[in-house]
Amino acid sequence: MTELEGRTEQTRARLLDAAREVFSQQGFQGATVREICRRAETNVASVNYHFGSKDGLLAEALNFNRLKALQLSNVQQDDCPKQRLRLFIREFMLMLLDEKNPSSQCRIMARELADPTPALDKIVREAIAPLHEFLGGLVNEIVGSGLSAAEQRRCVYSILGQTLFYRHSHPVLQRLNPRLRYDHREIDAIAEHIAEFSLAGINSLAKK
Amino acid sequence: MTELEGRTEQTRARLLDAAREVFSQQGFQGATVREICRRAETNVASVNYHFGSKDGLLAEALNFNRLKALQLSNVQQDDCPKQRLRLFIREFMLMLLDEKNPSSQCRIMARELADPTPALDKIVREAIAPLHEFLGGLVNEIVGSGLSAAEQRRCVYSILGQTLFYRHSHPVLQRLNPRLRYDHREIDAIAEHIAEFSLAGINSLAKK
Amino acid sequence: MTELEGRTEQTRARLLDAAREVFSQQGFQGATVREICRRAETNVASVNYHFGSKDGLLAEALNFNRLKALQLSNVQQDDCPKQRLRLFIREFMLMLLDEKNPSSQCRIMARELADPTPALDKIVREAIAPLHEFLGGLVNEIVGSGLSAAEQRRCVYSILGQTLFYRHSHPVLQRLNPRLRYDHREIDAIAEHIAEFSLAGINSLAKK
Amino acid sequence: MTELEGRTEQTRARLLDAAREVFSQQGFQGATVREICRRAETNVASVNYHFGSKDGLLAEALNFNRLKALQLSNVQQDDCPKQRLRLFIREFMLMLLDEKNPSSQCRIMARELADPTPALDKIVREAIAPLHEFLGGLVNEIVGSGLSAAEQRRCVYSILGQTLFYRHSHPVLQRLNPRLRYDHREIDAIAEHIAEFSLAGINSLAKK
DNA sequence: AATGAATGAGCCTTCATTCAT
DNA sequence: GATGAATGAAGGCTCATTCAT
Repeated sequence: MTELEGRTEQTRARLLDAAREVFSQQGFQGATVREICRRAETNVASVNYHFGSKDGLLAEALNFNRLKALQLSNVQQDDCPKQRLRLFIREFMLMLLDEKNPSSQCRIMARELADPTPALDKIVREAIAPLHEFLGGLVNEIVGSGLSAAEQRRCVYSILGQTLFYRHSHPVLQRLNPRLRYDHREIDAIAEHIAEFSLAGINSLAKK
Repeated sequence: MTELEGRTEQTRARLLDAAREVFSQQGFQGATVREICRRAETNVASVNYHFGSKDGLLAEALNFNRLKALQLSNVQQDDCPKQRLRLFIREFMLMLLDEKNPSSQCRIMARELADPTPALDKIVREAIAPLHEFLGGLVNEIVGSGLSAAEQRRCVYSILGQTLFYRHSHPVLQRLNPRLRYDHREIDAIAEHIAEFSLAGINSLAKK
Repeated sequence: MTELEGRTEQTRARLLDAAREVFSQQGFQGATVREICRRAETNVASVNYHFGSKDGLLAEALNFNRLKALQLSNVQQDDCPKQRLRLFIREFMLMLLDEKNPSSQCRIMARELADPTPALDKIVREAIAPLHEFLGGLVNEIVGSGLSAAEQRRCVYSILGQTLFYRHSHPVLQRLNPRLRYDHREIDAIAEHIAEFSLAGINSLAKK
Repeated sequence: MTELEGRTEQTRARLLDAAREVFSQQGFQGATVREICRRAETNVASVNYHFGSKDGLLAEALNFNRLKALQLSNVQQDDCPKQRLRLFIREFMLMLLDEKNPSSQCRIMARELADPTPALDKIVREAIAPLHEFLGGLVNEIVGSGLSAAEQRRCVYSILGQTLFYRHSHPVLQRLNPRLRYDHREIDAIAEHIAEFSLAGINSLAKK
């Protein structure tokens, strides 16, 4: 029993891993069920067997636990909001860029933004909206009530835009600078930059 | 003869227009040759006849004149570099977001970043690399020599990231805020925000 | 043991019931093993386990007891052959049309005629040939020896053709006359018509 | 031009012929696009190219011209209604049974009755309903106003049931009587039988 | 003995491309 | 030079069947 379940679980897991890999590399349209199954070392019918359809596979491949955990642990931190923003940006960049990191949901998410599928509604509802709210709260903590709702929202967009740029534009940046590697040192430096840049931007707007 | 050439030219032009439209809406993979030809009111074989392949059509559909003109006119401006950055960001956002604007190259570009095709090399070489250089120069003018090459580059990324976010994440922002419309007032407000935010960020990093 | 055997028997029986239901509704090709197993509340493998294949299930699902009983009881009747023909047609129409009637073998049979499967040989041998013989005998009883073998056979065909028409053409008749319902009154009227019509036909041919 | 059109027309015609053949043999579900294309000696994509889909092919494969012509010419006949019924039945049986006759629409139709597809509505509307009306009229001419609407309808059913039986039950009859061949003599004999049988039946019911 | 998991052949359809004029 | 017709590779998906327990 447990062994059977174990085998199924393994196949499902291999499919999900392969799917995350292929979806994040090729996008939803570009990915083929056959390629995913090839990488998962299973047959073409297994996607439909386990997930009903390619759409269903995408929906399950998305799993925002790590993103949620990141926000939760950040809220529980004792540090001042500025420091928490720094920490958040660093962790978020690690999720986006660390190539050794198997959780590629954020990369799929990033792909989805450019190519909406039926799964986008779920992504927005379950992951992106809470993320925006979380960052909005953090910005508010930093500036008090010095910003209009629209300005606060735009500050969130500025922060996210900076972070996502490194993922979206990765193919471009690689071509502009072939030696580019996202090791931990580089990621730290990027996160540090974005945090400084953003805190200055937020404060500047709050003073006005 | 000239009439025939004229007809050929017209067909090419109609195909390029249709291709820009469809590519920017559906992405390269999502676009079909049939749909492009339907909109161009020509036969399905004409894409291959005129451009060799779908890839070839994409390569020719990209045309960076407006982007180049924008940079050129900006350089010729008398204003101070900060003011020129403000102007540039505003014009760039208009290119990215204005739906009345028929020049959709930037939108294709934005799509391409997330979905590299053989055309990406050309895009990077002819459009993105010069753009990065232009912005790097502008940042340098603003801060003097107070930034390392890496920091200067990251400032450029921060500016571009903020601007591109509104395009990449449009499907998401629409869902988060269904009433969102990119009219000229909204675009101006966004551009103003990004400029303020970025100048504060740049200055803050330069002082360190 | 007996309990296990009982469970096996129950599963077989549930499968056969479900198979008759689905085969008669969807035809052999249209029916899926999964749907049959779903209705029988068992696993998808059980059809092959118990019956070897989908074909095997069909072969076993066919059960002509009721048809045989009908003929047997008819022969044992005291009535005159004309009356027995009337009775037979009425009972046969009930088998074919009565929707409350769970014995759907005749409906499967009717489907099979248009779509021969490996099971058809069995159907012909065990059910149809005896039925034709039975009706041939009845016709002979009615007309004495006034008909050639070929004519007698064609009379049987005329009778069966009229009865089967209501089943075969049901989808058509429903469209031509949407209010059509095969309740007992309607079935009686149909049977009465076919009997009258056929007796007149038989007699007319016998006189010639 | 004409030659191109000719080639297209030839391919379409070959596809339609093959489709009629396969549909009438295997039914709509059982028929595969691949088999149809194989017989038409064209590629698998051509069905969708020429007819949009398998459904579209079926819709076009059905062509009731011959059936309509049959009714029209019958109406224009000078003979008495009884004689016209005889003629009609004979012509109709030729359509149904003559194996040298390439117009197998009626055979597809017969298949459809047992296995309704989206095309059945069209079939009923364009072919079957007019046929029933035509026969209803003929019955009325024969009996005057001596039959209720329901009885008249049932007489039509009795006639059609007898004729269609030879088609529907062909696989069965072949097994019961392996030497059976539908040559013109046999078809004539069958038609003669059905006509006699039916006229007797109609008259008998009218007298009551 | 019985079952859930897994399979691969085959389905219809779509597509960029090539062919034949 | 330009086009409608035709193509075959590949797409997602369904299905009866077999595997492994």
